[in-house]
Amino acid sequence: MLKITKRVEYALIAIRHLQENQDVLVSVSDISTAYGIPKEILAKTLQKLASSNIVKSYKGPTGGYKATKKIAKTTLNDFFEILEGPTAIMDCYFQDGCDHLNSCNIRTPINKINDSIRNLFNNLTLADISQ
Amino acid sequence: MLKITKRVEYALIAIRHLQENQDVLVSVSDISTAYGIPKEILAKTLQKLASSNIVKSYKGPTGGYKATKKIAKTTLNDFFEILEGPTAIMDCYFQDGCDHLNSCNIRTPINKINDSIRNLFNNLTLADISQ
DNA sequence: ATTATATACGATTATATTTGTCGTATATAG
DNA sequence: CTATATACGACAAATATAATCGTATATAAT
Ligand code: FES
Ligand code: FES
Repeated sequence: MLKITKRVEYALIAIRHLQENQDVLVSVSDISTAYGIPKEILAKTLQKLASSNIVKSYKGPTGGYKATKKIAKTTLNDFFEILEGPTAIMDCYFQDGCDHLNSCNIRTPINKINDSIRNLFNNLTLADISQ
Repeated sequence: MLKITKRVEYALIAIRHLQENQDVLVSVSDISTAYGIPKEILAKTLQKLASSNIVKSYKGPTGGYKATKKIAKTTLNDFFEILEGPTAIMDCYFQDGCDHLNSCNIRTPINKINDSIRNLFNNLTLADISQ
């Protein structure tokens, strides 16, 4: 439990690779072959990051991706939520209803744990974890 | 991603129920029917907690479980690890080898994120999240 | 002693989630 | 015009989680 997904893992790899190669445009294939990541998944992952301006995309031959200045300022929470949606250890944290309709006795603990995690991730940037 | 399991959820419910009924022995069936939790799963979950002395078990008819004083002092990290094993957002945090044999460029970030989470969970007790 | 009821524990099945693949459309450099 | 790149949705495979089943053991009550 409490695992990150491959998508997040691949996104981290890609971002770090782009940061280390800021002078050139890097294609999905480049990263895919360099790290042994399935091309299509990596493509879709980078598309999500591009739509949030974490990276910039360029179409056509000689096209590819570039790192943006926004990366360093992005919090872990934003990064995770762009890729995987709301950060929540249980769905009830964001949903209206509770999973134990009649007699839920864990709302408080669940919320406290979740608040702690979100607070942690909101105060850590991608720059922080790269050093 | 970053979800807790039902086992942990059930364990939290059970622990809080036991704490609110410290004067009596509570059986698995009692908790199971009160919160709509599958009996066998709850049973095995409580067995794990019992073997770590988080709760105390009593066999035979009129038997059941009781909360122990250890609960309040138990950290979230210990609680999670009793039920689900090592807290790690990626398996490579504890394993010897790395998932990207040749060219891993995310060891540092993965470790930093994981250290942060473990630090958070090591400094939060079950008592902290219950208030 | 016998019975009923509780915990203890391993093996198996069902379900849900995650991961990966496939097919098609669009943009653009050469 | 063509080759190569991103963009995007639908589907299939693989994996992890959740739940069930079967059996053993302890013990209170009769
Ligand atoms: S189960 Fe989340 S609030 Fe009740
Ligand atoms: S993938 Fe975890 S250290 Fe390389």
